[in-house]
Amino acid sequence: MPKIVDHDERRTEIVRAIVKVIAEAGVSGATVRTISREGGFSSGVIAHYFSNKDEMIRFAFEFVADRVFRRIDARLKQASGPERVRVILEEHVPIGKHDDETAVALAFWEMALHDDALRAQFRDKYRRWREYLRLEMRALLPATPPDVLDRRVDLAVAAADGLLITFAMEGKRYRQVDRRAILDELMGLLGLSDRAAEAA
Amino acid sequence: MPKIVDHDERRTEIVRAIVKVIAEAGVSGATVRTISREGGFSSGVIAHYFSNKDEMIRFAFEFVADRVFRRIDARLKQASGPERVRVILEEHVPIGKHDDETAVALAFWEMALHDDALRAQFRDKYRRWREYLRLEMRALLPATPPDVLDRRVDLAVAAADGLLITFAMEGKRYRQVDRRAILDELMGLLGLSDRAAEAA
DNA sequence: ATTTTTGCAATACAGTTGTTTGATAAAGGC
DNA sequence: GCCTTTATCAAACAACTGTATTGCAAAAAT
Repeated sequence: MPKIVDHDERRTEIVRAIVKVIAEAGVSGATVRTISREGGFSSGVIAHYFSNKDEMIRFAFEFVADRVFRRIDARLKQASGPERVRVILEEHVPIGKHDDETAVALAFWEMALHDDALRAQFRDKYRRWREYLRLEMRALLPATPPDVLDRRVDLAVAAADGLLITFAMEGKRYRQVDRRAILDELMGLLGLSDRAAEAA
Repeated sequence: MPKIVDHDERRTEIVRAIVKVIAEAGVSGATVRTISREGGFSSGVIAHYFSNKDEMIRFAFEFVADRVFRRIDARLKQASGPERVRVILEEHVPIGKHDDETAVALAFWEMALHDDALRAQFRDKYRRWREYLRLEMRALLPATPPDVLDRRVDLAVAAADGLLITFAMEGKRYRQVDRRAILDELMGLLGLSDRAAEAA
């Protein structure tokens, strides 16, 4: 398919291969060759659409992170009350769907810790995530002091990240119902359960 | 220093170099050469004390994880009440000390997700961690049903792991007092603060 | 004092890495 | 229909990887 090729489309196609490889073999197994083999194209294609591997990795992380927000935005349109917080958390923590993204998240964290550009990406995404959560939690907890609310937002984010790790490592031990129960417990402790919201 | 050499001692010396390199350059920057240069010895030493790099990495993770428990055990000897839970959480989350271990934790998670032996290590350590927490939390929350307590233990572990990530990525934004305040809030929500314990 | 043993350095080795280059072919524009 | 553009492949490149090998010197053992 030479000439007319949608570059963005092709890039996301490559990203799909990257995600799959990282999910299966980790970041150390994600080489130019394994990725291109997974995608069914030669290694030259990657060189054609990305200036180098770092840019490719950055694009992949950006894409996956944005995809999470796109899912959240879509589901938020028809959600209300505490359910809105649950949507924000559920789309980050793997409960049934998008398991392959957890491997990407772990790789993202490890690499971002040692790469300024990736860390900037991390901060951008997490700032947005916190804004989502603070907005919804403020609506459910109108009487909570701002600083306390901020800490609870931080804890919600931390708990979600931590549960992602737990479920990734001990997937067999935590079935879907268990995962939801833990998320329920979290929301209850944060004062975001239906009953808690009514009481407040 | 040929002949009489304490092998365990020498191995931990190598581990120190590994931790330093991982903390500074990440797992991708931790090669046999960078590690041996950091440690001030030749690459032959590594081959002499470990059968291969995988075993070396495994030993390093094991060592660091055990070091955390050793710190916890030491501090638990002179701690009582909710403070005991705080000790268990504080020695995992970086608050001032042992910052270099956070990079090791992130590397551990990413690698363990794709390596059976490392994942077994992870499960061992986390099982022990959960036992510590469950014991202390049971004492503070005697009336809590077992399944609820289990979920709260899971959430405590998850929150600690997540906060580790938060503080690693946004170290500048979270000062020591902020980190302690968030940990306080967590313990409060879990019903483990001094007041909550008295009320229960 | 001589002989082992062993900790360590240095180097060699084969395989893999990200990247570059040259060739090929397909689809525009004119 | 010709010419330019470009998407793709295949191969080659130098650099780096983990590991194996060789040599040597220092300390026990006898």
